[in-house]
Amino acid sequence: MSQRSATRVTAEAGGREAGRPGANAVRIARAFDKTLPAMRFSAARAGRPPAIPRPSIREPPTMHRYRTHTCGALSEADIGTDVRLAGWCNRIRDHGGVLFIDLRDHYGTTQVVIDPDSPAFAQAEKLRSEWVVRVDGPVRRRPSGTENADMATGHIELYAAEIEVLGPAAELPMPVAGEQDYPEEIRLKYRFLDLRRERLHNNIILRSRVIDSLRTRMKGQGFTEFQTPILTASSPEGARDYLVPSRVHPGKFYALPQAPQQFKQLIMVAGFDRYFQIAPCFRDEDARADRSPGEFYQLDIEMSFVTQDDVFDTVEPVLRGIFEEFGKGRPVTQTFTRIPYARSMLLYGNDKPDLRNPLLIADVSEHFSDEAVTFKAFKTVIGNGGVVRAIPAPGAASQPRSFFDKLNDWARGEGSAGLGYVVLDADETGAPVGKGPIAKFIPAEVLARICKAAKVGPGDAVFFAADVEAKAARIAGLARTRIGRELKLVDEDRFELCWIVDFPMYEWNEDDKKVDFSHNPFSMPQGGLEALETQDPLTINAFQYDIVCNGIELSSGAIRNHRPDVMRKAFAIAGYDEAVLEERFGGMYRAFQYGAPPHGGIAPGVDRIVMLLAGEENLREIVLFPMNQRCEDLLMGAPAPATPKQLRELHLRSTAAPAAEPAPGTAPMASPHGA
RNA sequence: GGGGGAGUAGCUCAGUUGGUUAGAGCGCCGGCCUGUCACGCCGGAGGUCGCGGGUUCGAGUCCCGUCUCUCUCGCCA
Repeated sequence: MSQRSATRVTAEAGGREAGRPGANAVRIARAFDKTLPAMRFSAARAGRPPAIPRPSIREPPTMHRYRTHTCGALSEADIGTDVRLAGWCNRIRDHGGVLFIDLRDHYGTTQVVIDPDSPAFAQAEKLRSEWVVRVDGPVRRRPSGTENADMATGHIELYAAEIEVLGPAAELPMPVAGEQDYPEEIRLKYRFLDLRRERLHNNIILRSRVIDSLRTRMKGQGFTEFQTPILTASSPEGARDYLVPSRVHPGKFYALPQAPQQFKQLIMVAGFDRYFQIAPCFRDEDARADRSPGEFYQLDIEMSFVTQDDVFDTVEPVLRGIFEEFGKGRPVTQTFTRIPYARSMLLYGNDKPDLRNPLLIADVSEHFSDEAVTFKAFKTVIGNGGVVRAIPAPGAASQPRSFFDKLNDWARGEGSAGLGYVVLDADETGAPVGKGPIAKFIPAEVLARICKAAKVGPGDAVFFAADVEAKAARIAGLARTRIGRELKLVDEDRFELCWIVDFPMYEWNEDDKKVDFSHNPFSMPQGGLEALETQDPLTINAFQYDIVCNGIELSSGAIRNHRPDVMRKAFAIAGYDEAVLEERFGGMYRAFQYGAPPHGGIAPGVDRIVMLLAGEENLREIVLFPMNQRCEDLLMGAPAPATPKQLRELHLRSTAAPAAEPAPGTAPMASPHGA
């Protein structure tokens, strides 16, 4: 399609929009919206002083069809005026003679009161939870002693003179008012009800404000937001792709982008200098609590003519600012620590350390190799090339035996041989004395050195994980997390951010017996071409970095390899020749031959940032319309079978067995499209 | 694909060594109630105990299979 005809189609679409019935009402509503302050839902209960909107029109000459104020807007200043509210019946309290309705909308809640003198009384008695109504009447001061200090509008109430039902509601599968938990299946199927509930509603608003703030902060640093294609080419590396069959090209497929990685690098080659995007990413991988199935969003960033430090200096204030702005006063790391990957694996047992946990793992292999130590189990491990890692447990000497047994059982469940441990007491000189199953194998002099390495002393305990390095580090890391939590050493109410730097460029692939890229093949190796030509590949680090907050990996990034010659060498080391480079990354590889600037970037996960800020443990709590763990949209009924006609047009035939009848209660609701 | 947990009323849950008619709270329906704000009081309807099979005189309960939800490992450049 030509540029010109595309423009014309868009213009026509706009024309239809404007001429459509109801467009006038939309315009009126929009005009009215301008009188509504952008106010958070139930700001008072969210811990902030409520901003009471002051409508500019006190007594409109003609009343708006639906409302003159929002349900969070009225205050004592409005007493005596006639107003019109519209909203949902949140709670109804029927006292026979007098009846109260908490009328709720996005902005707040206002108590409506009706008594038998009102012409609306009969109508009011018919109302039920979640009916949408319009209520007219005078604003009254609540009788003395009946004010509600917990409500922003608690000093006034609306006396209902007239009630119009705008949208009746059937009996609810789950109530909106109240805090009770409901099963995921119901919550997802009736997401529109769940989203009315205060907590989720607030989370979604938080998400929107976080994204707004991210945009403002990025633009403030001179970045420009660009859109990149959704229908694109499959990327050979990384996760499984979502494929979209082409109608025009039989047997060919588009892929949804796992990230706009190659596009953002092409944008740098195109000379735009500073790119960002709140970018949708699609990966066909199984879900986790902190990993949405199918799709998620990244704050995708790329910059030209930068070093690693420049990227850090750019991203740090954005993330620190976001956590400070929305963190409800919780302290935020001011200068992000930079921890080399190898050091992180040693001290924290993983590459995403939770720095709120003060415990540090220590390598004590040399002390257990000491001739004076007679503990054969660890000596055998070390003899076979393994290591022993010590995890301190400060103050744990007073813990009951079950504390140690439980940790040991848990470690066995994690696939380790178990955790050795020593409980530390003091002799008369104050020197540490070991107790516990393996203490008798460790002479006092060696124990003193171990205590020094693990930074423990009398009154503490120390656990040991012995295995090949990777496994010992992993178990030690998990034990560190567990011990920190059980001994209540972790200060939950803070945001601890750090950079993990110096990731290895390559790793040994044991299955294929070859050297592989360990992260991103586009990353620049530290030392450049010279390092690739002279060093053992497994000792080369990349300009590859992660940012971690409270033990959650927020983002990966890198300074890119923009030199075709370096790229050819880097790929050759991993066993790929130039043809592979051409075939898999052709667009980008070609671009780099025509003057590519040095560039680098990063892509913090928006969903995870919002999750941390909202204090939620699950991404479904901060996404408007999430899918369940099996990647189904229970509200819209996706995925769904295609019609034979659709499949024919796409040149597809399914090999799947015909779908069984859906189980009772799981069938999607009738499609609204016919309405 | 593997492992753990769960599945009893619309919802949250209880249900004893296998034993009479499977209960409670919330919600729903009806009645009473003029100042509540989780209003209160009285009454009522509502159940294939996820599904299938087995053991037993008798199964919500024990066994086997299966489905679903959830957490997790694999996977996630």
